Amino acid sequence: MEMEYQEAKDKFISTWGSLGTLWGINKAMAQIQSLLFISTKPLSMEEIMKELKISRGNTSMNLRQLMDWGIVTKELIPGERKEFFTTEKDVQELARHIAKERSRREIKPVIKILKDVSSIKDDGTEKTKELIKQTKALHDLAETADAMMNKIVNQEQNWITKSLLKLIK
Amino acid sequence: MEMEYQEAKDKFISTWGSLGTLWGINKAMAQIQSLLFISTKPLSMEEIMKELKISRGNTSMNLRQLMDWGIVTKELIPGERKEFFTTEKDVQELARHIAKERSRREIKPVIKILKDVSSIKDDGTEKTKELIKQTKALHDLAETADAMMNKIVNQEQNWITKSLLKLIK
DNA sequence: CTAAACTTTCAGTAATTATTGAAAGTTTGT
DNA sequence: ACAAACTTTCAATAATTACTGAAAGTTTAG
Repeated sequence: MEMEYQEAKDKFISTWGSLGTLWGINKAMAQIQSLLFISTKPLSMEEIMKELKISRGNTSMNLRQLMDWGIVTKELIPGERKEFFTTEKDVQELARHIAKERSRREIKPVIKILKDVSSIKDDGTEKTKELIKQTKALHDLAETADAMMNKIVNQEQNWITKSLLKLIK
Repeated sequence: MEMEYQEAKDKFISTWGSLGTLWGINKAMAQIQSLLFISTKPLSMEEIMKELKISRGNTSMNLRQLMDWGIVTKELIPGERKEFFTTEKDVQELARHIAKERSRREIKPVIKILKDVSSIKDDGTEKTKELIKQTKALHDLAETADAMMNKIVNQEQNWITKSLLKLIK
């Protein structure tokens, strides 16, 4: 398949946008990030609005969320009154931020609840035993998965990823 | 904190249910799965509906989806006319199914598109070069992450998980 | 074959989530 | 201090997604 620049760009933005759900963010947020990710220079709110055909308010709110996630930053360009925005351009670094935030916002709280639930008093009934057993298993799995993800993604270089891959291939 | 069985059960089901989005399924689906996961016996549609206070139609549709995902199965109980349902009880096995399905349904198609986009003809312009470079980086990252996830989760025992954890600690 | 017991489908509706746009707020230059 | 240039907020609205329930479909027993 051969695509023109514009077609490829649109495809990338819409695909990455719809994938947003996979890493827990909404469409507009993901699309703004995509746009910045392939831009050769920082973009202003005006440019983002126009490019993605979304409102000023929407752009403002989603940019803020992206900054909260730590993957977009304000860039002040000397002589310009407007604010400009860039995203983390290094995929490894991007993955690190996303994994860290998801862990903090979603996974850790669930692990906490699993721990609480699996720690209820065993009253000897079969159903209580089952609840404890199953939530404990889930707790251990979630904790292991979370720890692995963070460790893997936190290496400065990706040497460990490469060596791990070899190990398990 | 000390909870009663019923409180702990409700908390588990609602927490796990709201976490559904994290692994790409909806609330009712996740709640049905949770209920089965801590049940000591197969449950009928009637029992699921009553327990979760959801309609017959909703229950039917979500059970089907869970079966499509391969994590819930029909259990025919001799002498009973009704159908009964159980979920995979082993967390390792559960994680395997979920990872496999997510990879197949969501990650693989995105990798394919990233590949297409990063393979457009380089017309020499800066913006085209940037699009190619960044989507290629994303493609490689996605492919590596997908491969790792599948490898890790596909081990019959979790010996490898344990040894990997040691390695990267 | 018929009826009872059960499951599935799907059009309508409800609930949730995202988006707009205009008013309010802020910052900067003169 | 004022006004221009810009950003943020948020109530109203739109779009999306999930849920209901009754009708249609299926299976089983007699």
